[in-house]
Parts: sequence; C-alpha cells; structure tokens
Amino acid sequence: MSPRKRYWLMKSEPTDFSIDDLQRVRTEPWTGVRNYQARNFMRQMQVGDGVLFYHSNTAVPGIYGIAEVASAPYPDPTQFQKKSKYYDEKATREQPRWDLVDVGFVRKLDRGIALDEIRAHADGLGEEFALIRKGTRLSVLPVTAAQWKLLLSLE
DNA sequence: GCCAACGTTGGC
DNA sequence: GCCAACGTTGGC
Repeated sequence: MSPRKRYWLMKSEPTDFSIDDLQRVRTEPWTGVRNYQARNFMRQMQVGDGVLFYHSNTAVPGIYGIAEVASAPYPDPTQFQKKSKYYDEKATREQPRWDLVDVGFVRKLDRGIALDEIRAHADGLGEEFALIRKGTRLSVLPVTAAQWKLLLSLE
C-alpha cells in the first residue's frame, strides 16, 4: 500500500538541463543535489509523484513543464566519481550521503508560468510556499495538492 | 560551540 | 556580471 501521490517542484538551470532535454531523454537521474534539505525531500519521493519542472537562472524564470518521479530514491552515483564535479570524498558506497530519484517527462506547458505570475498569486499559495519565500534557494521543494492545482490553473 | 571566510544559488 | 542571502567549513 502506497501513500497518496505527492507533489514537488524541482529547479534546473535550462543551460544545464531543460524541459526540452528531459523530453528528449524521457527520463533522467536527478544528479548533483548537494543540499541536505533537498536531499531529504527526494528521499520522501515515490514513483508517480508529480513534479513541476522549474527553470532557474534564466531570462524568465518559471515553471515550464510537468514531470513525474520515475524511480524510488537511490544513491547519486556521481558522489563516488572522482572526475565528477559532484564528487564527494566523504561519501562511501557503504554510507552514501546523497540520494536522488529518476525524473520522467510528462509534458511541456503550453505556456510557461513565470515567477512573476507565481508571486502575484502569493495569497493563494500561502506564505510558507518555499519557492517565493524570501531568501529560500531550495532546488527541490514540496508542493501541496492545492498549490499544484492553483499553479497549473495559471497555464 | 562560535563565527569569519568562503562557496553557491538564483533573481535581476 | 552583480550581489544578497544562505549553507558549509574549519580555526579557535
């Protein structure tokens, strides 16, 4: 028995990996998260959870696609790879530090939902929504069912 | 355990 | 490219 579907938002710099890249490869291991809070959220993920695909560090930051969690959490292989920029010398196979999930493509949004528009709905989303909370830079964050619905209604 | 220095994120 | 905000590291 699995708990009900949950929702998340995951950020990526489109120059690094965009929703178009995900559409091309269909599924992608979400490597490189090196923030404990973000990691802990990924550890809670279940296959089938909904994911809002967010482009950060770009001309118009915002949500550009829908994805889904496509695997259970497992250790991020890049933490063991000496040549990877994500290599972590303190991680061992016996005691990995960083976990990830595979993310699967669902669809691109007809129209991106810009951060500005998201901010304009702060009242409905709630003060605690990490995406628009001042000073929060989490790259993986939870989204409630109500927030998911509201955000996608802006499409 | 404190905190300064440093690195990173991400909007602008 | 700038820089504010935050997290991490490491000396003490």
